[in-house]
Amino acid sequence: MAATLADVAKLAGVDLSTASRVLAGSEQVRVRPETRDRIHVAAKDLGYRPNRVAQALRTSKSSTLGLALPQVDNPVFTDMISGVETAARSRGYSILITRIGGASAGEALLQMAEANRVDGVLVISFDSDRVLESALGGLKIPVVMINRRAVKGAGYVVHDSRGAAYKATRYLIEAGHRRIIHLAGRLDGYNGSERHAGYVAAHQDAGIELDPSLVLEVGYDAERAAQVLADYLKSVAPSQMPTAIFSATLVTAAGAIRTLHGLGFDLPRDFSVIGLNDGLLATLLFPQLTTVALQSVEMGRRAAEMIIDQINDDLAPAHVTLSPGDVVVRQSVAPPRDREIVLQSG
Amino acid sequence: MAATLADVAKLAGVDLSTASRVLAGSEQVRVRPETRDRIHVAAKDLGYRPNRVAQALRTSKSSTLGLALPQVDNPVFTDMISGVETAARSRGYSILITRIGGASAGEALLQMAEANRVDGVLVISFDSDRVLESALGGLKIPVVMINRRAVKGAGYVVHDSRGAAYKATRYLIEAGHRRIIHLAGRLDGYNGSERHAGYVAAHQDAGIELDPSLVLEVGYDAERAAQVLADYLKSVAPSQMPTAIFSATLVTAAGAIRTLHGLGFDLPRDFSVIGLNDGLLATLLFPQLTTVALQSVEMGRRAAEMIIDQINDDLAPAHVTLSPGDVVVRQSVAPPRDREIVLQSG
DNA sequence: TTGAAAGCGATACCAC
DNA sequence: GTGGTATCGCTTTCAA
Repeated sequence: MAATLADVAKLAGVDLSTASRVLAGSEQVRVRPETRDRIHVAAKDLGYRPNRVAQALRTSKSSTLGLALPQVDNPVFTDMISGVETAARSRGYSILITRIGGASAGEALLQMAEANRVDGVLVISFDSDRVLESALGGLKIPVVMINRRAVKGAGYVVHDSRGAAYKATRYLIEAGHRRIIHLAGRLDGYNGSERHAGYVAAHQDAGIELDPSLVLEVGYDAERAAQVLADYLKSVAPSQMPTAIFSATLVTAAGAIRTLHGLGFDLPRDFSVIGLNDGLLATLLFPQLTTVALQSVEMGRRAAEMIIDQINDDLAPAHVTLSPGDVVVRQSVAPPRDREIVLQSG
Repeated sequence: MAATLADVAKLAGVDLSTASRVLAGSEQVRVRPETRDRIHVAAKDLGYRPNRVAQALRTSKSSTLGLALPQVDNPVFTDMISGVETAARSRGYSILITRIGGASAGEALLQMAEANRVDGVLVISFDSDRVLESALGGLKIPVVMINRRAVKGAGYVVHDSRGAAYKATRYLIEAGHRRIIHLAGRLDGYNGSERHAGYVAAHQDAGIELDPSLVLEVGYDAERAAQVLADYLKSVAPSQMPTAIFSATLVTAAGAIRTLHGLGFDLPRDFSVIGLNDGLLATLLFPQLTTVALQSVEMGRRAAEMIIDQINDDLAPAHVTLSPGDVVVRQSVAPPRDREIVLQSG
């Protein structure tokens, strides 16, 4: 049905191989100008489009990137996906997407990677994941991790999570808060542990003693964060009641705000909340969320470019750390209500 | 590097064609059991995986679906994507994703479809889109539209938008509201016009006179909805102040709530809001949003299955309308504040 | 500067 | 039941 290279060659009165050179090759190939023209005209007339499948078979290059991620309904992930999509397309690559849920992660990856369908694999995930690690270890094509440190040899792009967390925490401290809950991700992963470290460092630099019981490991899920926070607040003694929350992610901050409303707190008068990562969601919360912006779209872009460089130019895998943006000031942070406590500690 | 069919055949001591039959074919192919075993063992030993690219070239079937959509950061779209992914995977299909932004929509689609890369194209979009229509018209592979009516001949899966809108509007009316704003999508598209029709029908059935100035066409974007609503509320005469909003989508409802907070309204006491489509976001808003649930994940599933049926079994394109779910009652709807008005009209 | 021909890795038709 | 072989559409080396 569709015109093939042979059709073009025939119409142009040249050999198939000549047509291939002209159409695929750069402007550099030495061909008589009139021949070149005839071929281009023929191609245009027939509406010729190279069969990418045949090209891929012949060259072992599919110009396709695999994108593996655990879920597509997290606003931070969608930012990264946008970045990947943009960069990939501008360099002529397509994206084959696959969800890597728990146990089936390995098989899904192998399906993509071992069957010559993709030239490289980008992996977005929260923190560590053993299943994934072993599956990735066996691949013979480039792998770049997005938002987490890499398994041996793979490239990665991460946020300066510690720096971002430091900024966020310090912002609360400067607003006068002294008892600050940290809704942490997974403390055994890169982001979770680094963000916790930033939270700790900000306290230390301010000379504030840390209360380990203020760190709640809630993962990366709004529901779970909401639940764990609710349990904590119901159990804490009134005299020990914190005045602020630093949430490691956007969705857990959203979950926290929901819980605070549910318990009758008036925000931000009774409780201040700051999150990490900016986005539309932050403006839809009430009060609108003050956050430290992170370069999530850029993260996707950089990862895609890195892997394409590895594929095409055989560059070594790189390790990029993106610096945090500024604090985006909205309405979720206010000075603590009880001024006396503030003055005592400060 | 990777084992090919030829390797397997050699190891098993059979011809390549025999190995192909056994490995690819069903259990039905007539082969001596011991031969079959030898081949399977050899394949396992070598870690053989069929080269999907070669298969695609030979059979003109890539077992890949194209998924084209305007944006990936809308929670409703991500639900649909999830459904598509699940159904596709369970039937052995992969997903090539591409963003169709405005003018480049056509070329992106052709890239995917005309180069034999995908066996069919699923298109998610809000409402009509001329660029898209013409591009789709020329494709020689099946097309299924998700969330909107189809161009000629293509299948589609849509919500019963009118029924859903009717439910939502009636819920507000039953709560006592008489002046209800409708934040509409695009009134020239399927969803926009049908939802508007449901809003109108609910009023008529309740014997309430319609005020056309209450219909605000805001599209599908939170920012725009927030802005248009703000402009409207600032301009409306106090005596004409509506008491409730029926928003055609989840994100525009979220934008509306933000605006209402910004103008100092106390929700839901001063203003009730109901949306269409349920999801995590609805629970993160304050007050938590009352909505009519729509089957968005199911929509993706059905569309994927439909197109796979078209591809494999040559079934005719179907047209599916998904019925709305129930009203998910949360906290964003209350009786109107001014009882006198209610009693006058009711 | 252009043509001929060998594959890439699989499928499927046709013999035996 | 099993083997031989043409073929999918393209790239690329080697000759001419």
